Amino acid sequence: MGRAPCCDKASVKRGPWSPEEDELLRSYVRSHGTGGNWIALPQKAGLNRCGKSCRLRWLNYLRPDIKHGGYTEQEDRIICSLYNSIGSRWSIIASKLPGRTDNDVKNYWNTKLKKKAMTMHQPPPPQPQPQQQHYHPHRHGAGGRVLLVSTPPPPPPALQSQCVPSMQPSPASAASSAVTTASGDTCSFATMYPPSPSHPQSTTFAGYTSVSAAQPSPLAELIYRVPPPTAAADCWTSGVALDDVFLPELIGSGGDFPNGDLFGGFGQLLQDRSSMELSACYLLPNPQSEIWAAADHVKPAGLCHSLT
DNA sequence: AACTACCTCAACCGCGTTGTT
DNA sequence: CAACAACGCGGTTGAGGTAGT
Repeated sequence: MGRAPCCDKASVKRGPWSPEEDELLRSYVRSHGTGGNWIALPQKAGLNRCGKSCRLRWLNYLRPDIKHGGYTEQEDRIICSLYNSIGSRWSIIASKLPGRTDNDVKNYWNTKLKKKAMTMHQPPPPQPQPQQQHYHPHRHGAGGRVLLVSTPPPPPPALQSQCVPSMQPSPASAASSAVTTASGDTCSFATMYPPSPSHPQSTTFAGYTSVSAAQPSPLAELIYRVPPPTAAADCWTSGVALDDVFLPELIGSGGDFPNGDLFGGFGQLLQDRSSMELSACYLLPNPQSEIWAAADHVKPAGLCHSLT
């Protein structure tokens, strides 16, 4: 038994909005505001529409500061950076793009940006990796959770990914990237990336946390296989770091993570996210400002301590 | 010109969260 | 504290537009 509908769908108009309806809604909101009650608004405004529909129309289309289309490369980078880090939190991503709505960003990602990223990433032919085991499932616990413990493969030189070339594998960091919790959970980073040229103060991590499947997700694969830095493929190496667009709000006014709980602020934000497969950390010079975009019930001691 | 396939994006749907009583 | 109402969000759908044949 589902929830009761918010309005009588049989008696309200649905589908595309007419210019007259737009004008009714626009003029009503301009003169009265939304009144904090979208359900009551259509009746007051003389609209035969569901309140949710009015809200959506206003927020996604009629609001005066809305921009449509014409995404800049900078906006692309922000979307990619944030998507890589927090996944499909479109409202959060859109909040970093003035004039953009979550619906617009979501559509843009789904129809254009994702394809752009994927087409620039052609999976390499499978090659034996005798020195490294890239995906090493560990099964533990009663639930049979599978963890992917990864070490970075040598980056395929021919690959390009528009979203991730700023992420450069660092073998030195990968060696110590795995951590194990007291309960046996394992969390490891696939790669650690040096600072981008435009953001020398920031370092980027990307990696995996526990997932419930034996194979990495396509996006994890995309992030995982990263081209080495080359001048030709450097179009995204100036990718916007999260500390520019995101971190201040995440860490809030306090900004300090307690010692030994480096990801407290971000973990709280993401704690309800149960199926995120891909994780990314953006590290600042001050280790206390590290953030960890991950979830899925992994609590490696120290690093991912406060995620769930 | 006609048809088909593909793409875009506005709108809908349902669920989780938050606020109110 | 429970029940309810409304909001907000993310996933999905489908109509309309465009490109290709």
